[in-house]
Amino acid sequence: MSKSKNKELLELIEKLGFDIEERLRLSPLASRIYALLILSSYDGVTFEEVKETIKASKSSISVNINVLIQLGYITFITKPGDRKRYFKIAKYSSILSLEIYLQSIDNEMKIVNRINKFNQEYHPEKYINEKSLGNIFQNYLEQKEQLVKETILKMSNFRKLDK
Amino acid sequence: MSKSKNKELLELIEKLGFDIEERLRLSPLASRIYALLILSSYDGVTFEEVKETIKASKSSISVNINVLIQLGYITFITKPGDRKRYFKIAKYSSILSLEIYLQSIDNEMKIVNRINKFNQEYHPEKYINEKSLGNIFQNYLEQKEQLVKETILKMSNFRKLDK
DNA sequence: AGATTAGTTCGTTTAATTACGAACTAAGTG
DNA sequence: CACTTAGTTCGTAATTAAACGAACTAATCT
Repeated sequence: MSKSKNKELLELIEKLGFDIEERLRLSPLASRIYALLILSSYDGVTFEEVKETIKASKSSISVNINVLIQLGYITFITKPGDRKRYFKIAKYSSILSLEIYLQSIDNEMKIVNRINKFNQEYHPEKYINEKSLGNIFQNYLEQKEQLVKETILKMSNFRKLDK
Repeated sequence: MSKSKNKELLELIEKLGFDIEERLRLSPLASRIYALLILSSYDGVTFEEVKETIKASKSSISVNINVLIQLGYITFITKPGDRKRYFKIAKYSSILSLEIYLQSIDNEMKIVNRINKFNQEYHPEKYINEKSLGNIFQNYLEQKEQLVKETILKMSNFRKLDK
């Protein structure tokens, strides 16, 4: 691996890893591993290569790779006559992330509804004053939900073609 | 405060608090305080009331209220001849949250661009295969950015009228 | 001025995550 | 059948975040 590629790779793993940590609530190590696989080829990356690049202990790598597999973010392939596993991002990983996001939007919509009901009942003055603002926000959530649903659909359709 | 109101309030503080914790990355206590103020009247809530409702120590309440003030999520009013402060959500708190969210979308777009450049250069096969999927995602981010920007604008316009 | 109220500051404790290392298993190799 | 390879398991250590309590300040009240 060229020196400049490696430097760029490590820097991107930090940046992207942190982002994944925040967005998907994975441990720092799991996030870095996931980031590495996003930045790696289709051929997959071996356990040893992950360990070398991320510079963490065998046990931590093992645990975190298995978490990522369990959650469906990554998979691995094996090659005949080769005991190693070659890790790579799961085919549907981007759809998976969006589906999780969709759930969180639905959850937020439910909570916002309960807040509105509560304030309507117990703080009617506030509720009236905030009504328009609340409507704007509710509208925003609905449009966002719609956008995410459409994107999931588009991605699923694309995946079907790709075989 | 009626028994059923209080029960509902406490339950909503838990639910909403957890949501705020995740979305705004505030400490559990700060999130609960913020949740309480979202569910309280315009008149504001005293330090003591916060303490009673949230059931945490004076010092923790103090620290976390000040964090929320610093970040701009809450403010307080004072009443003549009354040393107490009455805490309430800041007028622009919902816009503020959206602005922070907008920044995180912009950040994600930058990272996605760098990932694409990296994979294009070092894993061309993967890049070509993922291109359409990448376009769908990039499109999604752009639309989401647009939606958030519009919502901020709508809210700001509404706020101007309200005086 | 002494006492009370409202809130702050700071050093410590608690609790939870995260990662580690050493010992282990299971499969393949010479 | 001993040996290496690939990865796992489990008890432990390190780090970090979060909350606490006691002592303090600054304003007001009597």
